[in-house]
Amino acid sequence: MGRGITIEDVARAADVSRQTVSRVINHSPRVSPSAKARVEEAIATLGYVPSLAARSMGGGRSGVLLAVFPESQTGSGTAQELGGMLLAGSAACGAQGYRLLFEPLCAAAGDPGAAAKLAGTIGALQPEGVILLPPLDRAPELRKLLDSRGIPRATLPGSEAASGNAGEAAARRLIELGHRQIGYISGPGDPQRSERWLAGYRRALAERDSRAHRHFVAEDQPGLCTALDLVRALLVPTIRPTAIITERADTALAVLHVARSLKLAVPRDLSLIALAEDPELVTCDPPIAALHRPVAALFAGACERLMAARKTADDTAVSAELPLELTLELIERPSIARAPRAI
Amino acid sequence: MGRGITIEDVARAADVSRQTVSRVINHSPRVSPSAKARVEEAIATLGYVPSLAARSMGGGRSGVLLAVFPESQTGSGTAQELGGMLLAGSAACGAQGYRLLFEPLCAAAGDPGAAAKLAGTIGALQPEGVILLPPLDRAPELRKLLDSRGIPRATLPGSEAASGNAGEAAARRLIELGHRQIGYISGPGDPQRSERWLAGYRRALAERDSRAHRHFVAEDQPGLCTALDLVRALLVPTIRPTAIITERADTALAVLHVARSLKLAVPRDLSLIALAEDPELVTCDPPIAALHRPVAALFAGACERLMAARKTADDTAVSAELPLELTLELIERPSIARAPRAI
DNA sequence: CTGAAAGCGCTAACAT
DNA sequence: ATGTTAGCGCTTTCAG
Repeated sequence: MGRGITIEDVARAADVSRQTVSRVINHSPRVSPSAKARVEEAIATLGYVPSLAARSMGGGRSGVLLAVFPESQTGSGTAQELGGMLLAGSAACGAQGYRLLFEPLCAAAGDPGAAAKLAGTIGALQPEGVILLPPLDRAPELRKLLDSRGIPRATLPGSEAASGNAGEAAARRLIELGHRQIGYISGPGDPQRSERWLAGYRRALAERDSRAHRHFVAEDQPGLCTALDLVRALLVPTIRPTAIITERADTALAVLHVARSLKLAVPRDLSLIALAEDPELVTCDPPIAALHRPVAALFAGACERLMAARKTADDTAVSAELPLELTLELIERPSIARAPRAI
Repeated sequence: MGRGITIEDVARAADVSRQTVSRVINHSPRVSPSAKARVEEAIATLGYVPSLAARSMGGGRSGVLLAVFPESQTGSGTAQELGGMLLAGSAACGAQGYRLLFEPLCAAAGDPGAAAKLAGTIGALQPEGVILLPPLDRAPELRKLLDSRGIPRATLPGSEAASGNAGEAAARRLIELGHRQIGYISGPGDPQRSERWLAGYRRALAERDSRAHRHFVAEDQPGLCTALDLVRALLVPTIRPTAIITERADTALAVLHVARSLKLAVPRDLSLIALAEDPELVTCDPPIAALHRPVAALFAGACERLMAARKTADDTAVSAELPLELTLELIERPSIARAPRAI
C-alpha cells in the first residue's frame, strides 16, 4: 500500500474517466446505471476513500463540521457535556460521511482576537458548517463573520431563551402539584447557569407566594457533602420543605438516602426532582424525576441541520428555534407527587 | 473577503516568491532575516493562515492528529473522560498549530471492518499521528496498519500494564497503614475496568490475609443510593471495615456523610480513599485521599510526543512507557490514617 | 450521458 | 538564499 488509492485507480478499474467516478461518489443523477454499478464495485473492491484534502481543494465540499467551544471553561460538568456532544455529534456526522472537529476559542466576553482566530480556522479547514457552543453563540462578531463568509451556522436550541430554565420549570411543576415549601440545592458547576436557574426558581415561587423561601435554598453551590448536611438540617425541623429540587443528579440520589435515614418516605413525605438526567436516577428506589436538557441530542440535531443545509439551497442562516418540549423535557418519575394536605 | 487569502498574496505583498513564504511558515533555516521579516509582517497584516487542505495535498504535513475511540462505549464516565481529553488535547495541539480530530471506531473485540475504516479515515485525513484510545490500543491490526503506513502512533501510558490498577494500589497503601478490614465499593461505569480494579484489590489483600473480605465488597456496581445503604449496613455492626475504597468520587463523598451521621470520625475511625479525583474531594471536610489516573494529562502528553516525533526522525513507534508514579498518582489527604490498634 | 482541460493552495525537487 | 517547475487528488467548467 504505497500512497493510498486514488480516483484515478478507480476510474481505470471501472474503465471510465475520473469525472464519472467523481459523479458517482457525489451522487450526481447524470450517470448511466451500468457505469454507476461498475464504479461502485471498483470502489468497494479497492477500498477507495476520497481524500478530504483534495476534495476541499478542488472547490468541492470539505465534509467537515466545526464546533467551537470556549477554552477557559474548565468546569467539571463541562467536560462531561463536551464528551456527550462529541459522542452524539460524531455518530450523527459519521452516518453521513461527515467529520466533526472541535476547536477551542478564547472565551473572553468581548472578542479581541476570537473572531480573527475563527477566521483562521475556517480558512484552514473550510468547514461546511459551524456550531457555536454557548456562550459563544451570543457573540455577534462570530455570527457576523460566519454569515459574511456564507458558512451555515447553528447553535444549541433554547440556549439563549429563558425557555431553557430548568429551575423555573421544575418549580412550576411542583407548585402545580400543590407544593409551597420547596427547597433548592444548587451544586458546583457552571456558576452562571446555576444563577439563572435559581432565579427562575425564585420567579416561579414569587408568582404564587411572595414569601421567599430563603431558608430552603443553598445559595453558594455547596459540595455534595456540605449539601447533605444542609439537607439534613432542612428536613429535621417540623417546618420543612415538602419538595426539593437539586441541580445535580448525584445530590438527588444522596438526598433520597438522607430522607430514608430520617424515615421520610419519598414521595409521600417529600417530593424530589433533579435538574440533570442520569441513568442512576432510574435504577434507584423510587426512581427520581428529572428535568433534562438533552444537550447531546440537541447538538446532534444541530449537526444534522447543518448537513442538510448544504444539500438544500445555501441558507446560511440555520436557526430553527425548537419548541420548549423538545429542548427541555420533564421526565416524570415516582419521586414526585401531590403535596400532603397539611404538614 | 472573497475567497480567503493565499500564499500567493503574501508572496506578492512581501515581494518574494511563494517558496520563500512557504519556507518562512515552515521555519526553514534557509531564509534571509530581511526576507523573513517582510514575510512575517505581510502574514500578520493580511491575516494569512495556510490552508490545511492544500498543505496536506502538496505532500507536506497535514497538521492534524487523529484520536480514535470505541464508539459503542456509552458509559457515563466515558463521556467525561473523553471531554477531558478533548479539552487537554486541543490545548496541547493548538499551542503548536496542530488540530485534533476525534473519530469513533467500531469497538467490537475482533476487527471486522475496523481496520478498513481506519484506513479510510487516514486516507481521507492524512493525519500526522494517531492516538489509539483504550481498548483500541490492544488491537494488533490497527497498530500494524499504522506502522505499515509509517504513521506515528501513541497510546495512553500504562493502559495495558497492570501498573494502572488503582484498586490494587489503594489497597496496598491501606494495608501499609495497618488496615486489614477494607471495604470496596464499586460504582456504575466501565464494568471491565471495575472488574480489573476489584481483582487488584483482592490480590493485594490476599498477599497479607488469605481471608477474602467478601462481606465488605460491593460486587455488582451498585448505584449511589444502593451503595449508601450498603455502606450503612457495613458500618453499623461492631465488626466493620476500618477503611473503605470507593471507585467513584461522589460515592466517597456520600460515605463520608454516612460515617458522620453514624458518629464515626474520619480518619480516626474510618479511612477513606477514592479511586477517582474530583475537585470536591478537596473542599470537603476532611479532604478525601484519591488515587488518580490523570487521563487528560496523559492524553495531552501523547499528543505532544506525536508532534515531536514528526520534528525528529520518522520514528513510527512512539511508545515511551512512563513510570508508574506518573501514570497513577496517589494523592494523600487527611482522610486516611493508620488503622486503630483494636476495633 | 460522458470525457477533456484547467486549476484549487501548497510543497518537494531541482535549478540558480 | 531564493526562484522555478511540477505535481498532490479532486472538482468545476466546457465540449463532445
